[in-house]
Amino acid sequence: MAASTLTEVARLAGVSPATASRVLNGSARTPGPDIADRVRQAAESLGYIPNAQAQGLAKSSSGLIGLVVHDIADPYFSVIARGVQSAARMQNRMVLLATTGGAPADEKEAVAAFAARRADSIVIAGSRSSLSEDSEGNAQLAAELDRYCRNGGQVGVVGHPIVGATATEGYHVVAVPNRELAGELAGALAAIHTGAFAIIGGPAGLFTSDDRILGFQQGLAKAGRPAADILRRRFNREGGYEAGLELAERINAGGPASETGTTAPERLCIFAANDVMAIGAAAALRSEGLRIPRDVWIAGFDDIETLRDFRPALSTVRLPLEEIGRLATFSPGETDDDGLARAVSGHVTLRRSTEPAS
Amino acid sequence: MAASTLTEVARLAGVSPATASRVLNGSARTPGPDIADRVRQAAESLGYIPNAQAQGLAKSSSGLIGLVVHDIADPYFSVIARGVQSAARMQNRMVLLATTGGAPADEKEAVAAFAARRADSIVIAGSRSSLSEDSEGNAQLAAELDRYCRNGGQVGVVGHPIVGATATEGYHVVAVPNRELAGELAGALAAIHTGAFAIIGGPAGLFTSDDRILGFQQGLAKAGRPAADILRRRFNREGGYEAGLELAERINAGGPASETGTTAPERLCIFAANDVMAIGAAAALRSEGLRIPRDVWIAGFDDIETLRDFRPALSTVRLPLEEIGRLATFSPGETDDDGLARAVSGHVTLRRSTEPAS
DNA sequence: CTGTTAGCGCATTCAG
DNA sequence: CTGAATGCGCTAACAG
Repeated sequence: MAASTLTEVARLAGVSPATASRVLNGSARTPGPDIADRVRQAAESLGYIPNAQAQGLAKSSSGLIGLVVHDIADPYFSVIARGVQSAARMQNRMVLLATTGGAPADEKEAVAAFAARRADSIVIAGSRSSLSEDSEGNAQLAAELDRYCRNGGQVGVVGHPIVGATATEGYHVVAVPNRELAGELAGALAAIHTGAFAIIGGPAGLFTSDDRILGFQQGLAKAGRPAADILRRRFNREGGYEAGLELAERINAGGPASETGTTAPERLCIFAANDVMAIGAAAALRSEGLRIPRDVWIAGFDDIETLRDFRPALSTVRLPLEEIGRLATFSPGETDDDGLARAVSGHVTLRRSTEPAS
Repeated sequence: MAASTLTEVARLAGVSPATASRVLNGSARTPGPDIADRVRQAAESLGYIPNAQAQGLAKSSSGLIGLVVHDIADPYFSVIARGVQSAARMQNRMVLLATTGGAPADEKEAVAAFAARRADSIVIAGSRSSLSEDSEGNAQLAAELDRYCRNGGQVGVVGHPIVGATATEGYHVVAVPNRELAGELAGALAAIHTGAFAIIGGPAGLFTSDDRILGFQQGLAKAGRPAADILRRRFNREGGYEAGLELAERINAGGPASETGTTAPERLCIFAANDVMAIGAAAALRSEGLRIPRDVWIAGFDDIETLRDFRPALSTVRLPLEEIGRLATFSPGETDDDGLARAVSGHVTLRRSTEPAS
């Protein structure tokens, strides 16, 4: 008892399949008003649902948008996904989801799967890495994307270009000024903090993390401050927690370094390369008896909305994540140059976690 | 320059399309090892990617799983989505995402779209409502699902059956014992709290919310306590915030009700029907100068992982959300009776936000 | 074991 | 304005 087909509808309405097709789907203009009604009624009574696969085959276009994320349950990605979803809805298309955990090899798989399904555009939200162990995967990913674009696909990458991607047509990057914003944040903090800084980030080679770390260091340098120590852990809550434990130990041992000699230990200001790590670090610091902002400061990046009620409120950089998702969603016909390349900006947001008072 | 086809591969390898199909896709056994290699090389050199639409058309099955949620950025849904995604991966299929905001009419649309794409199973994660304004939408949704199941589709519904769904074959419900667990939570709280209770929940008619509220009241009754006041707002952070403001006002005005006469106001214990509302309420309470747990207690439901580092740690009921997502993902062949109907359980988790000490 | 034939359901040329 | 034919790319019965 399979779903009914266009042909059945046509037969019931006493017309040809072609005519039925014309009235039921967006052809130039619906044929004879009398006939049209008969067809529509037939469709209704049979509970006809067009077979999108067949339509896609015939038109070679699927109405699908592929979305690649590391982890859909990570609030960073889930908010971007909401943006993509909303863009998809406006274009009435549907989104296909793939999660990869960040491995380029898996991302290549995902892109291939999207290509197989003839998705007419792909959004890649996960940040790329330049680790040597990933270079082969990156190359394959780039090749796959290249081919996809050459076959007419649209690709929107969030944040950082794919390493080695050469496609021009249909390949777009939504630039996120991670470095600049991290620099601004560093400047803002340096203006109200006299002590040392430390940085918590993801593994070396993760672009998003590296950009933010670099930007922060540059901001520090511009403010005449020495470079901060960097702790690299996994780019998630657990990584933040581990780094937090380590820093707590250092602090409790009496200051960030012994270089300060016998001076009273200064309060440390920690910059975590994303909010989720910051929250993890904060949990670790507290578990070691340190209080924020009294004993230690901490700032994050992203301004994840789910975390806004966190206490003390987290200083961070607000990023328009949902907008980013929307902007990365290109529709088939688009030619990038609707103005300049699509870029977004963010906003340094200082809150309680880095507050001078007490 | 469209992607190359099976026919082209076959021609390049000097074989028939059928043979090429056999070696490249999972037929019984790959033909002659010599031939097989030639085909594989041809495919490789052409960068052949099978057209899933065509495959689907021919096999009438798509390898697609449809997932319906209210909002993919809500942590409750995004964790369920992760579970669905992981199940999909194991069965190597892909997930199609639809967000509906909870409107039954939109959910019906989503199901129809999935049916059009010939998704071989659908997971509906959003909670259903019995509001009269939704009854027509519910009926349509039920009808749509019915038809989908009759055509061989598998449906997994999280939490509460679809109102009016009659399909038996292929229609499954992953039961979540909301009422029982809320009752347990009430009991656990009643054992350590002597004051009044209040409940914050979603709009009347939202099953998940209603079940939890009812369960909590029953638990209270069983413990010999009077029924709690109920505040109904939107089932999200904002709704929680509004309710929190209202309760703060009552508390600051001197006790939950004037019935207590001139007795010193007792500390109120608030139960929010989900964690996200609880967090919103907590923010509101604090903004009105109340401290948790000193001045007021609060408990939630779900144990959202992103919120675990919230302070004070939130008492709640842990639900295995990712597992729920996995369990709701039925593959085409399945017959529900792999043991009993799939059910999950949760775990009352008391934390700092309802701690007696001080 | 391989090649040939015939659809899967639909959109879209072409005639009428 | 409508109907008849053709093909989208692939798989699955058949034949050879």
